[in-house]
Amino acid sequence: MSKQPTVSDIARIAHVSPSTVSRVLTGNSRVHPAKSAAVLAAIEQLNFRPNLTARALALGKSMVIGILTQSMMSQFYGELAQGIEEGLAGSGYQGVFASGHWESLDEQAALDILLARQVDGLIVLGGYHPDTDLRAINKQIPLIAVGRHIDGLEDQCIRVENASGSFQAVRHLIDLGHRRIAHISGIPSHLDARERHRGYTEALTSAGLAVDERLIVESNFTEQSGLLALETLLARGSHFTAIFAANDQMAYGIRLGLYRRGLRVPDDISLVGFDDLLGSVYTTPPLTTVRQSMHEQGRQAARGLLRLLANEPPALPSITTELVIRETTARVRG
Amino acid sequence: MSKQPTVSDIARIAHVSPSTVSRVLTGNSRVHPAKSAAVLAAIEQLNFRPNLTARALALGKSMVIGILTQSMMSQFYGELAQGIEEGLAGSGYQGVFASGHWESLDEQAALDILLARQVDGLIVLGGYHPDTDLRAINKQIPLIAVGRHIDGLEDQCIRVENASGSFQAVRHLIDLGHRRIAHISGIPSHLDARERHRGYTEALTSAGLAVDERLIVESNFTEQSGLLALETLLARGSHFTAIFAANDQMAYGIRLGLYRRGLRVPDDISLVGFDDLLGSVYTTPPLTTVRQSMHEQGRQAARGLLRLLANEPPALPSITTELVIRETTARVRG
DNA sequence: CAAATATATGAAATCGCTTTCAAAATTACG
DNA sequence: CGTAATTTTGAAAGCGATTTCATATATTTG
Repeated sequence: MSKQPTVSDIARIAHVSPSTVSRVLTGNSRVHPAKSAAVLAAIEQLNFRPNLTARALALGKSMVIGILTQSMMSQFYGELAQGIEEGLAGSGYQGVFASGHWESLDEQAALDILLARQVDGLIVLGGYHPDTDLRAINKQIPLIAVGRHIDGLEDQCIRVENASGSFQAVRHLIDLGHRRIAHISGIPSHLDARERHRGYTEALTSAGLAVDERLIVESNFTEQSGLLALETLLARGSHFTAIFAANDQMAYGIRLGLYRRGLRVPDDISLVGFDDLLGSVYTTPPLTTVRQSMHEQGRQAARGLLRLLANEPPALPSITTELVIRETTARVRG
Repeated sequence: MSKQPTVSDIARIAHVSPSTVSRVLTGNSRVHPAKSAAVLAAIEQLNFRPNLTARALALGKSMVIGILTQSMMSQFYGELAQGIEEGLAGSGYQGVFASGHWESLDEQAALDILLARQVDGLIVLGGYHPDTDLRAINKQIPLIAVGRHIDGLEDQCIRVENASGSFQAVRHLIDLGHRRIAHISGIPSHLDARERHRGYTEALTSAGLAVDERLIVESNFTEQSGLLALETLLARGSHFTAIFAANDQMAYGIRLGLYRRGLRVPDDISLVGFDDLLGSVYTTPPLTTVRQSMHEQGRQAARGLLRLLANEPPALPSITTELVIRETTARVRG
């Protein structure tokens, strides 16, 4: 349990001043090669590692960027996190996660901790935190939002082409001859959910099909809720041959519900999801879905934040969506 | 972009010294109610948040515990992370993740960053980092390992009853009349993989069944590898009626492979996994598997570390495993 | 009510690193 | 070879908290 060596320790060993040690550490200033070598040797010898906490205090920059997430558990956030990490790699910035668990209080607490730790930037993943607060925070430190919209900061929010994605998905079903297409939608307070819903109705109407409210069930993005929504749908007794779910997780739940009822996919019912989570390749059968790369969103969010930190415009690209046709959709039975 | 207020600022406003402000902040010392109130008012007024970086430096404690993980992406690590977070909740400690991506270099870099940030404790999730290093680190800061073994620090490693879990799984298959049971094993350098393999052979031999090496395929814990392993197995041409996979992810891959071949689960082939990931409830059909709660492991790791930090023995419980019978296993066809 | 004990407060040092500022050593140049 | 222009270096002052130590009140007590 011997104390960690400090700059002074290595300064003493290398017969230089702490200032010089710091100079070789940061490389901000020229220092005589001989002394530099001595310092490096001492660092090696004592296995010295500069205390980043102290450096952060001195510099007024922590070199950490805070990531306010809701859950570490879902695949969805996992892919996002991975993307952020990748986007940050090599920048010298480190990401620190704090979760809000979809609870206002926890979210506030998580945000407080992040701010108290003097993060240099913030990435907000979804959540309910009020726009006003986020705008205020943005005055202090740069901020990027993923999976949510913030009034007045639209160019700092990653935009996903949700509507066009679901339009394509539904269009695909229509092309396969489906006419009675159900939609299990997401939480309506969620912008993504509303946009996907819009894409669904637009695809129908543009094909001259009526939108039947009895084929639409509002749900909450979880597998469990997808299964429940299917039950609701079936209980209504309206006929349908395909289901478009607002995300993959709900599609998984729906898939299970159909299996339970003995309804075959895609023979009896076609199913389309949204997100293209990693697991969707391995469902039985593999899920047709709309890809919106979470990984890419994370990466772009990180890059955008890095630009903001360098006083450049965030220049966030719009995330495109793409229909990935796998095996849960088929031509409607004659 | 106005500067953040500091203790001095609120000291000035409250007409007290910085020392007093600090005292009300930490609550370590009595301070006159009136002044305390004034300080609190000033804090409120300026929306002051103490700088945790500065506090960490002064105290020599960062109140953060580092988590060295391999990937943020897989369900497996997600559940673990969630458990750790839960175990840490309310302790005042915050978890910071750094990923090694299953690459020695990255892992070393991640560890360096964590240590440089002066983490007060460390949780190591799997990985390849040499035991010697970890033992050295343990001299400086307390450490707990999950999903790996460290020679000489066995009571700081979470133990899972792998062998007994796979024994139960295979026993279950035997009870259903299966005699030709294949095993897709994990990376043999992985202790868990070896133990699960052992449980498999023990179950067979204890039932008087021979272990046929041609029914065993070594794989690497990913979905992809599971699918490949199944191909290998089928190519060998040995007959089998059930498969025991060393983890759920491989079971997913195997499930897909069977689907592709037109082999029905569980009618033609029974399938058992290991882990009981969240998603295993929603596979088609729901997967019979051995539960080893990752969430619980994370929680216990965090708790153990907290005890270590309080100079108590870690007292890590052994994680029990439990067979969860769902719908991928059935009596062998007569 | 004076003396003694307890309580509340501020000044100053400290944590480990960076950086400004000015002095010292080196190099350039007429 | 002397002086000016450069490059290196160290001393010292922060960064924003906490804490020790000593002083200034407040409370007891005989």
